[in-house]
Amino acid sequence: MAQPILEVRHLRTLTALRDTGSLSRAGMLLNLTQSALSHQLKALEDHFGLPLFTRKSTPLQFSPAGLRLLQLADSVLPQLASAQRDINRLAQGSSGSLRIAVECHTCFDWLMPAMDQFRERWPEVELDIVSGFHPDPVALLHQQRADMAIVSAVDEGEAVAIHPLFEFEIVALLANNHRLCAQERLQPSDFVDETLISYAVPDEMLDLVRQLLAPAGIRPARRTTELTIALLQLVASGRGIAALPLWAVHSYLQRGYISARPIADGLTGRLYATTLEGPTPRPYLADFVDIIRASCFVSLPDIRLL
Amino acid sequence: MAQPILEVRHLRTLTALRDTGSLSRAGMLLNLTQSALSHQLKALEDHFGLPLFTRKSTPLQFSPAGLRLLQLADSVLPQLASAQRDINRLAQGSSGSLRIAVECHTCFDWLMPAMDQFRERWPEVELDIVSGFHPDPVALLHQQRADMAIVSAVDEGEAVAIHPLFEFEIVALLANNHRLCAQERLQPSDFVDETLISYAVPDEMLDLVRQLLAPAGIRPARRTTELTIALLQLVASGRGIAALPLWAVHSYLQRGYISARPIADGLTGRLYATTLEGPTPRPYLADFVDIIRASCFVSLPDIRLL
DNA sequence: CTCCTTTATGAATATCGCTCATAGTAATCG
DNA sequence: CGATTACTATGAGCGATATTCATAAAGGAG
Repeated sequence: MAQPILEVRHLRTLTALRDTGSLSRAGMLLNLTQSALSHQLKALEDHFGLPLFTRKSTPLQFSPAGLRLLQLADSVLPQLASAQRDINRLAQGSSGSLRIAVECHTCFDWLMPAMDQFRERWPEVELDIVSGFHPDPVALLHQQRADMAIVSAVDEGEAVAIHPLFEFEIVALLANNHRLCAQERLQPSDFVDETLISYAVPDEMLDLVRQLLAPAGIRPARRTTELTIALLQLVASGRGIAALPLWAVHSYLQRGYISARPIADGLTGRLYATTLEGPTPRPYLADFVDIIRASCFVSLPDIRLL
Repeated sequence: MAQPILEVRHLRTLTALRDTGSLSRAGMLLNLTQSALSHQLKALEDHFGLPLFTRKSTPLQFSPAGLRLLQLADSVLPQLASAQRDINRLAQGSSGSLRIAVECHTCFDWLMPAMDQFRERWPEVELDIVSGFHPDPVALLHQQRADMAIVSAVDEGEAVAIHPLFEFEIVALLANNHRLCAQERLQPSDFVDETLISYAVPDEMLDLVRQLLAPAGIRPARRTTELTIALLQLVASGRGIAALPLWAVHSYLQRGYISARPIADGLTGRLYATTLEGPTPRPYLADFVDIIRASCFVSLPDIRLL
């Protein structure tokens, strides 16, 4: 009643605004432009005749009215989601399974929190990580051994649905006293006489090799390990160079444990979730993609949603 | 999350559907066409892949999924309304007053329940009925002695905002053994030798006189009283004819206390709420109009919303 | 069976939310 | 202090889609 201006979309915008701290970042989270949100909020403020938050200063400050609406959103949005899931359950009577195949080792950092959120929302869905190492996670989809594969590159023509997640910068990691630290950035040729420290995966699954070194015909020595912390220790002790996503090593860099340099004019890694495109598009799969995107965007520094 | 198909509008539709028992009546309540609701619900059902209610049979039956959504609506819509009102209060810091001037005596029947609902929602607004008899309630608006006037006709050119409420049939009321009961319907000429029993208001405020008798130059004897029940007693004891809204005497007719006949080819009364069109359109005024329309539509038989 | 009320459906319309392009505004830095 | 960068505001135009209109179909009541 009393003029039905308020819509679900407004509530979503407000929570995104709180989570991200700015209109433009909130827009990325919602897959909308900054302009859309600006218009949207202006309409609300015009309608109520008072400001919902103050734009100047990051993170922005909510006004009492804004806080009241946030409180509403925090109460309403979960109820809405919960009702939607109940209906979906009624519809396809079912539980189901979400077995996740991962190609990139660092992914566990963000996958765990996302899985926790998912478990809360879809308790009846059997949730698992397909264990062991798999050179081709997408193959697991077709073999019905996984329901979702997280990959960093997708072949055209694979008969799967692709859900882009996010992209990020991959940086070279050096010991603080490494001679290459003198350079502002590293070029492919700098890797010639170095040892490349990485996870135990085939060459072509490393973005650095696939995107830069292989095209340049450079094949540095490789040394592998399974744990991120072990990998960083090798780097710190001068055994070689590693290349990892910036977000994966952000905390180590801040503490000065090792040093980072951009590679070429910026090496960009991307991540995608892939699923079989079945006749019954199980709603919890799409939901999990949303959860990943949202939770990564707020917790991983410097990533850009795709 | 999980496809944001569900909107506030859908929840409103569902509650209206429950309150009215049919798509077409729900449409009237929401100021939408039956077609709109049909499309809207079909979209929902298509999306979820299951029916929300069964159309055959009145009143319609909700499915489990429909009931789940109704439960959601019952939880969410009040929260939404409450938040809106909180914001409005923050905006105009204020309480305010709603003094209602009434021209038509029968209006008290539905005004009281509507006022009760209003009091619950806007506890800080001072709510009153302007007491005493007022030949021109609209004048009270301009004199700042009332905030809303309920009238059955509005002069063009009055500088007030007009909020149409509903329309209804006015019927002639006769003693069960009255000679005119023999007729299927009453014509203006039938009133010539009769006594017209009514509330103590000027001729021109009675729809019967204004719309039919005065144009025909007929001025029957008048007898007045203040209470509806007293008026009906006079009719039942053969002292004359009355003309009242069908909804006002519905229960008496069902019990056979008196008889009713249509007048001419249907005498239609209409009711409007009028307010001053101020620079600050106080939101609780519009809300009260909504409350009136909704509560009357579900509680008064045979009325049509305007 | 017929009348009357209700619902369904497809096409046309109108609304309105979003994007695009661009300007304005702070804060940061050499 | 001008330059740069990041964020927000704004108006025009587009596109999606909710709604209406016109009409058919389907029950229920008498």
